[in-house]
Amino acid sequence: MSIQDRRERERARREKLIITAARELAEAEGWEAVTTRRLAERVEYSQPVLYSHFKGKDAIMTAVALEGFADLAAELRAARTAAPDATEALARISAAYVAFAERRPALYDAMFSQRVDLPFATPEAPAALHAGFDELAAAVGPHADGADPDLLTEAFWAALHGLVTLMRGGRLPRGQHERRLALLIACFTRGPAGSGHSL
Amino acid sequence: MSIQDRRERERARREKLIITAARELAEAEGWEAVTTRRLAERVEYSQPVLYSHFKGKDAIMTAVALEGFADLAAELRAARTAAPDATEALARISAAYVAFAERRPALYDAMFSQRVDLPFATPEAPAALHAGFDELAAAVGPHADGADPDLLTEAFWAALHGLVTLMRGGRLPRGQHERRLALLIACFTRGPAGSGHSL
DNA sequence: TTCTCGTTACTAGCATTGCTAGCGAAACGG
DNA sequence: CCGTTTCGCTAGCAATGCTAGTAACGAGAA
Repeated sequence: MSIQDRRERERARREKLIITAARELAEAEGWEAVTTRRLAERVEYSQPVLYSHFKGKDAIMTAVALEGFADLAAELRAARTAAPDATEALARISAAYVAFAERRPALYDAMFSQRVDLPFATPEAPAALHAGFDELAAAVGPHADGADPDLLTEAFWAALHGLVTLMRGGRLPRGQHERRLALLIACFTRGPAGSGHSL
Repeated sequence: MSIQDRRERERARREKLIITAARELAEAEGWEAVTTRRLAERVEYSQPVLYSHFKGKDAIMTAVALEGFADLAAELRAARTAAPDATEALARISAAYVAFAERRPALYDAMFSQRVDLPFATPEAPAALHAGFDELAAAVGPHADGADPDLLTEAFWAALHGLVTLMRGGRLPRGQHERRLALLIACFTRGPAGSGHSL
């Protein structure tokens, strides 16, 4: 069985190579530059090899997105756990989220702006997805103040996502970003139901 | 000059026809089904005619998006002006925004999820864009409570946008949408700086 | 009326895309 | 050492956005 094992190992290695190459190419020149031919050339295999690993180009992007969710979760965790208190935690995790999206726009696109068939809001969702959500939830939860923490996390996540995508598309002026983000956080840090904390 | 006039009129009419056909085709089958060939067939002209009106496919999508912004502004206005008070106005305009995006996903994509070269956050932005923003601002402003109203409007718009796009992409469970939206509004209706209104 | 000329829309084609069929070689099992 | 099976490649398909070159139409002059 050792031969089969080696083959599977090599195969897995090659699959990883494809995913990495796709991500790097996308981050360097955008997804529209990621064609199956260029990708194949980059991994030094022929085009059809890609299709023995992935069903199609979309599947490759999905795989890249999955890696991205893991990265994002890790960065969010680092930002959150480095904060001294709950208020600072929300501020830092928000900044980390925005920074991730700004620093790796192509990756963020694969994760969020792509019609990708991953189970998201279900228990079957990949672990990296849950990890990312849990990080946000851990930062948002302390400010829930009676409201449903998960629901509030979803709303906050959506707000961050909207901020990032609109800014990236030029729909929001970049200059005011810091103030806008602070304002958004201020809206959430007092909880949705009245007895507010102070700023 | 009347002949030239007629020609220009016919030309404008045809341009409108192209835009409408593109929108309808996109709304019926999605943008990936909108190819220049199918579009040309639909307007009963040959392919190159499209390029005598628009620089390329992207320009056609931009034109569709512009129409969309006008539509959205109108619907937002209707929702806002029908509300009895400021709190209700924000609730209704939010619902209208979400409803628009849900009812016309392809149009919404052209407006927001496309790399389109329109000036957005500048005075040169098309009137329809300003109109839409102004509607939101008129609904959000009364709840600013000391904060910069434009900035708060931008943040709220971003939140709505994030909610809509994440839900559409399956990233947020659809079942909780109403509660999530209400929660988001609750976060904004007390203004970002303390002396909160009641729910 | 007839000729000329500019406009206009079409036919045909290019390069590139994602994807697949079919072959040839290499490697494994006996 | 041979038969079989796996595997990756060459070549090609249909469809894409876009463009070059051409034929036809209509307006104005002779």
